[in-house]
Amino acid sequence: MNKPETRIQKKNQSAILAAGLKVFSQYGFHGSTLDKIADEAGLSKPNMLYYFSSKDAIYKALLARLLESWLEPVTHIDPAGDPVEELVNYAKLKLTMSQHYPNESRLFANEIIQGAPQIGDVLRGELRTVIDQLAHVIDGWVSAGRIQPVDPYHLVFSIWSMTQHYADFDVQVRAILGDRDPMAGAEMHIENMLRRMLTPEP
Amino acid sequence: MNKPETRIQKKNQSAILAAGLKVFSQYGFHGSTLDKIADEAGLSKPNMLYYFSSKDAIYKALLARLLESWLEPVTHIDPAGDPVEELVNYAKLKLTMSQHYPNESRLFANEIIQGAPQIGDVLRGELRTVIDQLAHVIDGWVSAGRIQPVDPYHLVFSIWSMTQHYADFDVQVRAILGDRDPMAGAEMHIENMLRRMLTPEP
DNA sequence: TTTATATTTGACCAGTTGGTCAAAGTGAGG
DNA sequence: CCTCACTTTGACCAACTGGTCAAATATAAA
Repeated sequence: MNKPETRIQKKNQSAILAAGLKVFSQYGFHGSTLDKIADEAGLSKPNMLYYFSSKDAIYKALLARLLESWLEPVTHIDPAGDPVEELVNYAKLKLTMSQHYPNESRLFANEIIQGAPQIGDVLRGELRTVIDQLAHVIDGWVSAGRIQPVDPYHLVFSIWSMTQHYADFDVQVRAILGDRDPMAGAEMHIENMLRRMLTPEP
Repeated sequence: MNKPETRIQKKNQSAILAAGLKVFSQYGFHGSTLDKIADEAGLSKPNMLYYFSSKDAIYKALLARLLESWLEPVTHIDPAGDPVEELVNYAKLKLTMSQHYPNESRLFANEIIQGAPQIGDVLRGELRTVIDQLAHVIDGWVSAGRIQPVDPYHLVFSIWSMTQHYADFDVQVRAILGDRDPMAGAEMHIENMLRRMLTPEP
């Protein structure tokens, strides 16, 4: 089925995806041009189109790769683990991703803000399924009195929003914090927030 | 200095701004076209350019108007009031703004994600000043033991992110919640989160 | 070396976009 | 009714954009 990829194919495809990520995440889909991406990838435009048939194809390939790494960590939350630690760890992982892969986060944010024209169906399908399952786990923890009462869906939203904020709104964060490092305080704050929110009262 | 505006000028300028807001917030600056905006405003393209000299001018006018309504509520936080209530009320106000003016929120988000090319200086100037003052007030509350210890800057970030999330990521929120109304649960969750975070322990 | 295949490129194109301009139309005060 | 400033428009343009294509070049296997 899959034709064997040559060395050159591998190199160029990953160069194009890296360039596409950089450009798309900064300028959005419409603001990005094939010339800019090709230049960033170190290829001529026709040569780039030899590997990806269109601008859309590059964008879709990026989103597909992104969605995988987006959904995967959620499934690692262990229903049998300590609830507060599981959720705090998930939040910390998301924050680390915002720190190390801010362009991925911005690419995703751009897509969602503009109405998710490409991945709307995935959101309403896979994503919803995964989050429904997680919500069920969290509800179980609440029922067992292992965390304070909480709406599981909005809890997830608040974890996503607080962590992704540091990637998507990086410019604003840095404008306000000046020289101070955002991530140091961010991790402590978010952990604090979740612990005080969730830890059952004695 | 200011020439008196005619009835027609008022009507057309506000029509253009309304149309620009709608289009820019959905497609981003680059993805928006003058034709689309003019069409939405019910004017011909040259006629629209008679009132705003360029695409950039419309965008800048929108951002200027937006920044005002963005900064103003922060200054309403009363250092003499009850700390928890003041902060909870601010968060509720931001959430209400996300609910009633989602396009403004998305316009702002688009601008920030793309590196704030137009309003970077305002962020590092006015915004930072205002937030520095707020941070000072919050620090005072912490010192007085009226709220639990908290990093004031990251507290503000978390309020912004959690509330704006419901406007900027509306599509994702609705994809997950399905028919359920987002805002009902959102307000209660955010209020809960802040109260548990801030209310001093007895 | 030969050969078949994979890769790269310059020239090109049609559609779109932001913006211009001269000319025509409109409205309110005299 | 007249006038003069304000408003509106159709025709137009240069720059840019996504994408094509035939020809040239590099590569790997035989």
